[in-house]
Amino acid sequence: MASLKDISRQCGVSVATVSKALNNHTDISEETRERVRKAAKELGYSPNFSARALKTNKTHGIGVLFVDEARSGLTHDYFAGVLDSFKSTVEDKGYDITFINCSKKQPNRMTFLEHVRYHGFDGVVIACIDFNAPEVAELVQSEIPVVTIDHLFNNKIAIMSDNITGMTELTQYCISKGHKKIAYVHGEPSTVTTARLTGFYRATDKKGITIPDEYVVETKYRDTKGTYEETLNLLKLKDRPTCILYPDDFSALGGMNAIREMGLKIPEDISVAGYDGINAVSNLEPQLTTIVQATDQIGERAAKKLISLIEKPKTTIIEQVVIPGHLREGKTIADIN
Amino acid sequence: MASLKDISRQCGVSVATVSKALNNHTDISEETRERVRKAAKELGYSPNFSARALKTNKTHGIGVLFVDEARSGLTHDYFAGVLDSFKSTVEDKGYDITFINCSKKQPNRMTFLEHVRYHGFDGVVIACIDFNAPEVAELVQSEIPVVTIDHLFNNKIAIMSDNITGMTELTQYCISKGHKKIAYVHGEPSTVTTARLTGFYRATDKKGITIPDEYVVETKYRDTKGTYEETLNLLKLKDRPTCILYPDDFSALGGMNAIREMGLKIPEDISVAGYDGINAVSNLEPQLTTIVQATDQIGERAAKKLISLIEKPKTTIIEQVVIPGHLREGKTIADIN
DNA sequence: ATTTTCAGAGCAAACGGTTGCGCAAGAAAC
DNA sequence: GTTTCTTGCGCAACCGTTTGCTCTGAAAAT
Repeated sequence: MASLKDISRQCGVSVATVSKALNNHTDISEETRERVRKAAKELGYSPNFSARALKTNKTHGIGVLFVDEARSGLTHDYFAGVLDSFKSTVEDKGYDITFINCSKKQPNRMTFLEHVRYHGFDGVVIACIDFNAPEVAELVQSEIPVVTIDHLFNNKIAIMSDNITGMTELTQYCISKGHKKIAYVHGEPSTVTTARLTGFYRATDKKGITIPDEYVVETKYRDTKGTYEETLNLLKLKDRPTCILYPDDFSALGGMNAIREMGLKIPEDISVAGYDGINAVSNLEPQLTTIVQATDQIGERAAKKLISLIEKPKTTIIEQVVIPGHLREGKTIADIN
Repeated sequence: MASLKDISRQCGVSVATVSKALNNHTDISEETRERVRKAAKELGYSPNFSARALKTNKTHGIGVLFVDEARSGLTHDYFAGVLDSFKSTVEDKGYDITFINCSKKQPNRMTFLEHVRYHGFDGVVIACIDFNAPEVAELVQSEIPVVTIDHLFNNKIAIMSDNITGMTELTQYCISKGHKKIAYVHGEPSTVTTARLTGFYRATDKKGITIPDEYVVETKYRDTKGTYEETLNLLKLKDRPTCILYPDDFSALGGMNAIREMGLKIPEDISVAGYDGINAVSNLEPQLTTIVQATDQIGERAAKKLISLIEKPKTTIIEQVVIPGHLREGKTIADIN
C-alpha cells in the first residue's frame, strides 16, 4: 500500500522525482535513483495500476470475447488452443487479458462495447461467438482496435484458419483414394461452415464428381448425437456413400459409433474423416484422418496483429491473415482404387 | 470519453450531483436524476473503471492463476471445465476475471503477488500449477483473498475434487467385478496423485488384496507415450494384471493402444479405466469406465467461496470443500467373477 | 412568528501517478 | 568575468470518481 508519496517522504525528494526514478527517466541521477529504489523495496512499494491507467489512458489490457454459452468457449479444444497461444504471446509483451463479461444474468449488465470502454482495454479479440449479434457489431464498428478469429468484418483484421484449402485438401485426398461417393455432414451455417463447403465442392467440381444433395446434410457442431443420427440416415440411403466427412473430430466420433452399430467397419466398409486435429482424438485407433488446424499460429498471429494495431495503428495493415492447416493422414480413409 | 464533468456542464449541476444521480444515491431528486441520465445517454457517457477503482479501492476483479507451461492449463479439459464454470459464476455476480501474467519472458516481470497488488484484484483463484513454487507461496501467504483448487494450503480455502473417494469407488468397482490383479499407472507426485493413491490402497486394503509394487508405476499426466510404455511393461510381467487404471482418460488412450497392439482385447483380455470424464473420450466405443469429476460444481463453489471471502471476510468459513465425482460405468471393465 | 427538520444540491479533498516546464547551480565555453 | 550548456530535480496541473460535510431554502412543528 506504500505509494510514491511514502517513498518521497522517506527519501526527501519530490513525488515527481520518485516516479521518474522508478520509471527510468534519464533526468534523474544514478545516486538518487538507487536511493529511491532502495526505499521502494524497503517500504514494499507496489505501483497502482488504476492510478497509472487513469493518468496515461493506457491499460495494457486486452479484452477477450469468448462466448461461453452452452459451454462452448473454453472447453472447445480448438478455441482453447487458440486462446492459450494468444495468451502466452500477449503476456510476453506485457499485456494482460481479461474476459469481456458476457453474463446475461446481471441486473444492469453492460453491452460488450460498454464493458470494453469501461475497462479501457487497449484492444479486443473476438472469437467463438455469434458474430451476427448486434452487440458484437456495435463493438466491432467502434474505434477500439479489434481482431476477429475465423470471421471477417469489413475493414477489420481477421485471422482465419484456412478452411477452404483445408477442406479442399481433405476432399482431394479422399478422391485420390478412389472415393467418389463422398458425403459431408457439416455444421450450422457460419463463416467457417461456408468456407468448408466451398472447399468441399471446389475439390469435387475439379474432379468432375457430382455430389447428390442428399449427401450433404447439416447438423450442429460438436454434437455427437446429431452426427450419429445423420450418419444413420446416410447409411440407409439406397446409394450409400463410401466416405463421410464430419464437421469436427469430436462429432466424427458420433458418426463412427453409428457406423459400427450398423455392423460396418472403418475404414473397410466406410471411410470417415474429421476436422480440427483434437488431441484426444488423435490418440485413438484407428487414428482419425483429419485436418489439423494450427491453433498455435492462429493465436500468436492474432496477438501480434492486435498489439501492432494498438501500438502502431498507422502502419499496421488491415488484412485478412489466412493460416493453413495440414492434413493428418490417419487410418480411417480406405484406399479403394 | 464523456466524463462526469461533461454531463455536469450540460445539466448545470455539479459533478458530485451527477455521480450521485448515476449511482442512485437517495439524496438526489427524481427530476435531477432523470435529467442527468438523459444527458449521460446523449453524450455517450462511459464510466471510468480506473478512476473508480482508484477512489474506491475496489476493482471487482479476480485474478486467475492458471499456469500454461507446456500448454497444460486452458487446453486441459478438466481445468478448462473448472475455469469455464468459475467464469460464468463470477461474471453473474459482476466480477471480471483477468489472468495473472505468468510469462517468463518479460524483462521486468513481476512476481505473481506483485502483479495481483498492481492490479488490485479483490481475490485470486489458483489452479493447475506447481504449488511448491516460492512465488505461489508468497501469493498464498499474503493478505489477498485466495481460493485454491485441488491443493490445500494452511488456513486457506480449498476446493478439492474428491480424489480419494473417487479412486476408492473406482477400485472397489473393479474389485466387485472380480479383479484382484489391478495395476495403477499414476501421475507425477502431487496432492491429486497422493489422494488417488490413497484411495486406491484404501479399496484394496479393505478387501485384503495385496498389490505388488511392480503394479504401481508412475508416469506423466496426459502423456499417452508414457502410459503406452508403462502399459507395455506391465503386460510383459510374468504375472500380468487383469485390470489397469490410468491417471486420466487422455493417457488411458495411450495404454489402450498398447494393449491392442499386443493383440489383446478390451475388456475381454484386459480391463482398463481412466479418470476425469473427458467429453471426447466419453463418446468412444467401447465407452471408457471412469470417474467423472464435477468440474461445474468445482468452478462454481470456488467462485462462490471466493466472492464470499471478498465481500464477507468475517463470516466466511475457511474450509476445505470436497466435491465428489461419480463413477461412469463404461464397457472397459470386464466382469470376471 | 420563530424554530426545527429535511430534502436536495454543491464544495473540496482525496485516491496515486505522470509529465511538461521551469529553475538552480555547477561546468564549460568565450 | 560573463555567457551558454547541462544536469538534476521540483512545481503543479491533471486524469475521473467518490463522498463526508456544508449550505440553502422551504416545509413542518411549535
